[in-house]
Amino acid sequence: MKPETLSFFGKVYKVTRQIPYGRVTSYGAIANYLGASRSARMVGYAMNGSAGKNVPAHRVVNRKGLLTGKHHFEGTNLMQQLLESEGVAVVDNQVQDFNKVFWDPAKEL
DNA sequence: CCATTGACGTAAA
DNA sequence: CTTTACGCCAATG
Repeated sequence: MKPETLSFFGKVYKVTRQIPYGRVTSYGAIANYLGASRSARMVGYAMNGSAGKNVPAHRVVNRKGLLTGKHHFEGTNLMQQLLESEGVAVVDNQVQDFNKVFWDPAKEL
C-alpha cells in the first residue's frame, strides 16, 4: 500500500476511487471537496495520471455531465460503454439524469 | 529555466 | 443572454 504521493493528485485518486457504483461526479466537485474549487483543471490533469491505476476515471465528467475525457480512453465510446454498463444513461457524450446520478463527495462523503 | 498546454470552472464585461 | 478572461498547478517541450 503506497500513498500516491499524497499530493493533489493523490487526493483526487482517493476520492475518485470512492465514487459509488452507478454514480458520477464532476472535476469541480472533487476540487471543491479538496478545498480547491478553482483547481478543477488539476483534477482533470490528475485523471491523466490515473491511467493504469485503480481509478474509475470514467465516472468523472465535467460540470455539464459531458464526457470531455472520453478521448483519453482507449476506444471512442469506451467511457460511455462503462457508464451505461453501470446504469448511467449517456447520449451524445452527455450523461442523462446527471442530477440523479451525480455524487457530490462534499455532501455524501 | 521559460513558454505552452491541459479530462475545468467561475467571474466579469 | 453570450463571450472573454483568469485561476489552479503540474507536466512537457
